[in-house]
Parts: sequence; structure tokens; C-alpha cells
Amino acid sequence: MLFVFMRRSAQRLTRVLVKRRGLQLTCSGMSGSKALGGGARRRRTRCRRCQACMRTECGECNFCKDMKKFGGPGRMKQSCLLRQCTAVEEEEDGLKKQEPVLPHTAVCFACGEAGKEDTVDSEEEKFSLCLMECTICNEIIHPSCLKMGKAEGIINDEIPNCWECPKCHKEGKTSKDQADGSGKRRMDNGAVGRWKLTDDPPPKKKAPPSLDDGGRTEGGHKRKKEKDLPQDSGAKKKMKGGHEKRLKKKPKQEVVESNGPASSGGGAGGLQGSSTSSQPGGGTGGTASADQRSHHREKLERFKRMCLLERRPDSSSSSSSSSESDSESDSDDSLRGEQGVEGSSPSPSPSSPVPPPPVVHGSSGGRAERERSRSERERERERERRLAELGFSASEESEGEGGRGEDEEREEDQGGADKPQRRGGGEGALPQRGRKGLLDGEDEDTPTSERTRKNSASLPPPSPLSSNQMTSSSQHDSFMPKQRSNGQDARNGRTRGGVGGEKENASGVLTNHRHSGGVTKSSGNRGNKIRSNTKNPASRNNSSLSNSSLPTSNGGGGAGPGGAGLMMSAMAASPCSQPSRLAPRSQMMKRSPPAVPSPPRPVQMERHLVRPPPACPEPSCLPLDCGSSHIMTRDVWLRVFTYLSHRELCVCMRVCRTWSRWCCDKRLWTRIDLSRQRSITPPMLSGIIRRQPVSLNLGFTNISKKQLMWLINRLPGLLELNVSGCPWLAVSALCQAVCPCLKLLDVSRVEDLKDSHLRELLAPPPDTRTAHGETKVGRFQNISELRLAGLDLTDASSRLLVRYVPHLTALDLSHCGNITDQTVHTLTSPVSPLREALTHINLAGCAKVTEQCVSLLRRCSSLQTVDLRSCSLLSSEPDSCSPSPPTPPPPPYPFPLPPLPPARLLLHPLPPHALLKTELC
DNA sequence: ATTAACGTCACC
DNA sequence: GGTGACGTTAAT
Repeated sequence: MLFVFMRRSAQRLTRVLVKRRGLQLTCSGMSGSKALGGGARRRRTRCRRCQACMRTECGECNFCKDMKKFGGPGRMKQSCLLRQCTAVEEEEDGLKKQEPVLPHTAVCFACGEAGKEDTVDSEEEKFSLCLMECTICNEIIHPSCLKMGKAEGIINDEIPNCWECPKCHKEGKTSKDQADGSGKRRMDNGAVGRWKLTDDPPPKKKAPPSLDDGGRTEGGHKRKKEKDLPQDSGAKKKMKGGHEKRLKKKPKQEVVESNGPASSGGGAGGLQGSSTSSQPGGGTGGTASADQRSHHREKLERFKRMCLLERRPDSSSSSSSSSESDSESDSDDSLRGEQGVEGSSPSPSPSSPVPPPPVVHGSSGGRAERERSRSERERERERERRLAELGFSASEESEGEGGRGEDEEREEDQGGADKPQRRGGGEGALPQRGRKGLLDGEDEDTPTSERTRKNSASLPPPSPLSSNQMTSSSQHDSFMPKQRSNGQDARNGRTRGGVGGEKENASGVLTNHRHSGGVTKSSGNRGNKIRSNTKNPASRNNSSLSNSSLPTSNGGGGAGPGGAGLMMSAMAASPCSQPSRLAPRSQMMKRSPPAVPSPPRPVQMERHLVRPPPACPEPSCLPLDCGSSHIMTRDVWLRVFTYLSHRELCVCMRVCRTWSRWCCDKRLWTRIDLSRQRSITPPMLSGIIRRQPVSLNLGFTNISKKQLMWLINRLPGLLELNVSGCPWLAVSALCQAVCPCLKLLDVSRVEDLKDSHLRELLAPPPDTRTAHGETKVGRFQNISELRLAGLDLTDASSRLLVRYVPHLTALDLSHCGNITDQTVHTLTSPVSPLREALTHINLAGCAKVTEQCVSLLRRCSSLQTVDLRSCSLLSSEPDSCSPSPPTPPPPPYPFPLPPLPPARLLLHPLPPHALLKTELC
């Protein structure tokens, strides 16, 4: 849903980023540099390297027009729309994005030094030496400065240098929990951060007038008021503006809050009043309406869940859900603490070791100051505390944790070894549904795994998939009723390990893990992928695997290394080694409060990255229980596999992990055909990515734009793409893609595709255009075959072809009812590069084409075949040329096309001259 | 000190 | 949910 990587308004972008960042952004009101010490999040800044950053302002967008340099008032203060740093910037691995980065001035919380990743080469070291910002506590630190083991951190793949630090992770903190400690940081929209703890209705419109009025009158039009009216606290210093704002705002919200219980505590009294009111028990106040309250609570929950987007798999199911409930009180506490209310929380949250803030008594007058100083003190305290926890005092706790993690991992590996099949099946199995047994199959494969079920239930959908998720569910259901266990929605079939899932992920589903070998307990799958190459994870995983008792079983590790890992979704269906996971799981369960079934979550952005399988270390042989290897090596097996259908391959993938991986060999999946699949499901997408086909047929599917975009950006080696019969809305995703490798594009019968759309599709990306919008190369400049059959194109499109796809050798314009001889003329004009290039052209069913086109086609020197069947205006002498029965009139658009009659005029390879001869005779 | 623009808020 | 506005931050 938020999966947006296209040009969009900067503000929208901002919003999106805010959401993607888990609502962690620094409150504008906070004086960042001052608050940074304790962990306030820094504002990110443009990378200055991506294309967007490098380009100049367009001067035309709203933001440009607003700029003073373009004669605008300069009020909006936004960067040019075309300069949004979030422009997708594919790197060599095709997967990494450029996004706003940490400011250059950012330094390590622990050592005070800047990022040093440039000084080393290996990815591992780079990671250790780069600065990572925790989305929870906001601390920026070198992973290497963490003594407690960086492996436990969860890397946020969406934002550079962003993770959930091991400390927060271990504490089970969530983005929302962070309100503790520094307590100053607001979440996304600060307001939310506030009400979430109090059950209060959101301060805005939603709040019922009765409750809201007080706040409204007080806080309404705040900005203007702030500006126009000197507020009570009067001193609205520039620097403290934000703070002030918050403080001011607080009363407003307090009002709402306090109004609930006693409709007292009008605005200014704010803090004090609220503190007292909240003390008794937070939410109890609202006599107004329990319904309302619950409604808001629900909202709150949703919001919290959103905050947890990036959380590791289990966090949502176990820790997150639990923490959700817990955190409610927790955050309440923290919130109150922030407000200066002490002891309001009967039981301080275990996750927030910060002692409750001191009580603040006193008049509202100096409150701001006090608040600030208090918060600073707390921050300082928190910093010390965290430093201590983080490594500067290797806490026993952390060690214990790490140890356990390793144990678990070991156990896991063991388990994998013991039950390679299940595991393998789990990871690898991708039965292709329907014909090739590819995608859906992945889900279908393994209906059994309980864990899987849970996982999938708790997993947030990868964004591109989400849309189809629901539709696909029916599909899944038809095959295996798993996907939805309890009320929780089956997100996108992706596995997200509750607890067990973690392992699974760690073992491979998530290639993304950056965490060093196996230690990762969190599957960090969702949010954590390693930003860099897969190579590291792979190696890391391998190494970890090698430690396991049966390296080979993991080999493909299903798990691990990139390859199998990719199959996250596939895994959802995979049977997994339950026994092996039960133990760790139970452990985990003990560790965190029981999972509470949570209501369906909002569709969320995809958080995981499905990478292609690692090119390397795949087991070359199949280990046997006796210790020796099976006589048949991988190569031999692969040869055998080449004789199998995709469906059969999927069956084989369930045999064991090694087979699972072998069966995913790209060479076995060069062509994937999902055409006419009722829906494209997340597992399908994952499966496709994993297999990296050369040819992909998505014709007549209901793939969504988001999915297609997601997919296309992850198939750098794709040579042939068929999206015929898909809606233009979806196909338009290609307008944001760059596919230099693509050789064949089939957009036949794409619904609603018109000339303008074709231009959009073929024209080069804006960045490559010259000042005049001219460009030499189109987006699909290297396409040699383009299928435009059945489109509502006019002759105008031919100019696009000549201009943007100069290397076209085969063109299918059949059943384009509006095409006339003019098109043929354009294509074959002396200035058209296609004149020489075209070898095959299909004009069948083009009712407006006349015989004149035949002579025009003679100009094409390389032409080998021309299909002019069903061209009614050419039928003057059909009898002489064709033995076929009378041709029915061209079918209306859109089709179903009737079978074409035998060639009437020209067909099939013939020497051009012969052809024309035949034609003309 | 100045400029660019990030992130948030209020309003529609 | 979208948009304009603006305080504040980061870079120069």
C-alpha cells in the first residue's frame, strides 16, 4: 500500500516515509541536536548521490514554483518533486534503494565517531563500522561498539543505517514502547503518541465534540494561535518552539483526557490536572461512552500495529501482541512519566527500565523549563543506562540472551539436520499451481505446519502482494485451509515466524539477515534484510551452517543463504521441522507473554526483500545418514531434474532441503508461465524472484501494479515479459521500471491501453530526457519483439515505435482496429530504423489496413513474415490467395479472439520478395 | 548567517 | 486522505 516508489508529491512522500519508518521520525518541534543524546531521532537528509539528488529542480512542480528562486513565496519549503531522494535507485544487485541518509554529522552514541564503513571492504566489517540508528531508542551507534552482540539487531532494509538495536530488540521494545525513557519523542504524529496511552479520543476531528470542545477551543488552530497570540507560557522561544508546542499541546490533550473523567482541568491547568486525573487509572475516566473508548482503543491498536510494521515476525504474534497489550500500560506509564505524573502506573513496564520520572509539581508557568530539564536529566540517565546495558557493561542478561540464542540456533540446526525433509519442504516447496506448479503451490505444499500457520497469520503482507492476498486466499483455501488460523488474517502467506518462524527465517527464509551466523533469533524477516549484497549473509549463513551438525542438510539451507531464504512465502506452506522447533519455541513463549490474537492488521508495506538464490555454495552432493554422500552429485541430479515438469520439481523440493535448493536452480525455471492464474499471490511473487526466470508470462492475471512493480524491479535478468490481458492500471507499473535487458514485451489486449499509455510506457524515464524532454533511448530500447495485439491504438503509436524501440524486429499489431496504412507507412519510412530491422510483422485483423500496406511493406528489406489475415480491406482477392473459408469480420475489441482462419494473404516465412510477389499477384 | 528542505500539523 | 504551511534541522 505504501509501496511507493514512484514520483509522488514530496509531502506524500514524507508521509510515506514516516509510516515506513515506523513513525519514528523526529518531532519537528524537538530541537533535534539537543535531544539527540538520549536518542531522539535525527532528521534524515538527502543522499546527494542518487539521480534524484543530483538533478536540478524542475522549476515546474508546485514546490519549485513556491521557491523564491522561482519567484514563489517560499512558504512550502519543500524540495522539487523530481528531486526526491527516495527515487528508487537500483544498484548492481538490483535491490538496494537510495533513501535519505543519516546526516553527515551523526556520530556513534558510544564512541562518538562517525561511520567508518568506507574504510573497510567486507560487508561484514562495513556493517560493523557503519552507524546504525535504532528505530526504537533512536540511538545511533556502531554495531561494533555494541558489546552485546550486534547479531540481535533487526535491520530495517527500507531505510539506510536503520535497525532495531539489539538492546531494544532484546527488551522486546517496540516503536511505541520507546515513549519511555527519553519520553520526549513523539511518534509520527505526536498526537497519536499521546492518546495512545490514555484511551483518549484522538484530539482531532474524530473526537466527539463533547470531549473535544475543551481541547478544541484551547488548541484549535494552534499554529495560528501560537503565532498570533502570545501564549500563557509566553516565552515562545524559537528554539523551544517545538517543545513549547508540545507542552501546550499536552494541556489540550489532557483536557480531553481529563474531561473524560471529570470534565475539569481546563486547558491551562493541563499538566497538573491531567496528572492527577490520569493517576487514578488512565482510561477509566471516560464516562462518556465506553464504546467510544473502545473505538479509540481499537484505533490505538491499529496504530500500534502500524508502528510494529518492521518488527520481526514474532514480535507481532508473541511479543508484539503481548507487548501491545502490555505496552498499553507501559506506554501509559511512560507517557505519564513524560507528563510528569509519577506513580501513575501501578506496574512499571518490564521493558522500560527507566525509573518513573519524578513528580512535577508546580505551576504551569515554569513547566516548560522544568519539563525540559527533567527530560534532559532523564535523557542523560537513560543514556548512561543504555550505555551500560549496551555493552559497556556486558550485561549478564545480554550474555544469557545471546547464549540462549545460540543454543536455540544450534538446536535449530540440529533439528534441521534431523529433519531435513520437513525443513526443506518447508522452505523450498513451491508447487506451482495449476500448470507449472509454481507459486500457489508454494502455499499448497505444506498445509500442515502449525507454525507456518501461525506465522502466516501473523505476518504482515508484503505490500505488493497484499492486494491479492485476500483474493488469493480463496485459492489457498481451496488447496489448503491453512493460511488463516485464528482471526488473524493470513497476511501474505509469508512465513513470519512467531517464535518458531524466527528460526526458520534465520535459517534461510530470510536471507536478509545481516546478523552474523545463525545467532539471529529473530527472524527479522520482515524488516530486516540486509541492505547490502547477499553475499555476506550467505557466507554468514554458510558458516553458521557449517557449524551445525549437518551442513549439507542445510545446504541450500533452505534456509539460509539467500536462496532458500527467499522463499519466505513459499515457506508458509512448507512443512517444517516442528519437533526441532518446538523446544525453542516453547522457550520463546516462556520468554514473552502469550500471544494474544490480534485483530486484522492494516495492510502494510512489504518489509522483506526476496532475493535471488545465492549463486554459490550449494551442496554438491547429498549426504547420507551414514556420513557418506549419495553417489549422485548435484550435477547429475540437475540433469535428471531437467526432465521434470515444474510441478514435479515442486514435489521434489519437498524431499529435503538440498533438493529443495537444487530444484530451484535457475536453469530449471527459465520460463515461468502463470498466465491466466486467477490471482498472483505473494508466494508466487517470491517464488518467481527466487527462480529468476528469463521469461515470465503473467498474461491475463490479476496482478496488481504494486506487485508488478515489485516484481519487475527484482528481475534484472528478465528477457521476456508477457502481461497481456492485464489491466493497464497494473501494466503501468512498467512505466516506472527500467528494463534494459528486456527483449520481448507482450502487452497485447491490455485493458484500456491507449496511445498515450503506450507513450508513457515506451518513453524514457524523465531523468534520461534532455532539457526538451527529448531523448534518444526509450525505456525498452532494446526490445526486439513487441506485441500490441488487440489494443486500441491509432497510427500515432507507430511514431512511438519508431522513436523508442528502434531495434524492433518483430511487431504484433494484430487486431488493432484503428491501425491504418499510415502506421505501415511510418514504420517503413526511410527515416524509420524499423524499416531495416523488422523481420516479422503481424497486422492480422487490422480492418483498416488496405492493400497499399503491401507495397509499403516492400520497403522493409529484412522482412520475413507478414500476417495479414482477416484484414477485410485486403480481401479483394481472397479466393485466389487462400483456400480458407470466408473470414469473419474482425472481432470487436476487447477480444476473445476467434481462431484465425488460415492465412489469406501472406503467411509464414517466405523470402520477402516471394512474399510480396504472392501478395501482389 | 544563510539556504534547503525535513517532518509535522491543521485544515479541507 | 490530500494539501498548504511552518518550525526546525542540516548543510554550506
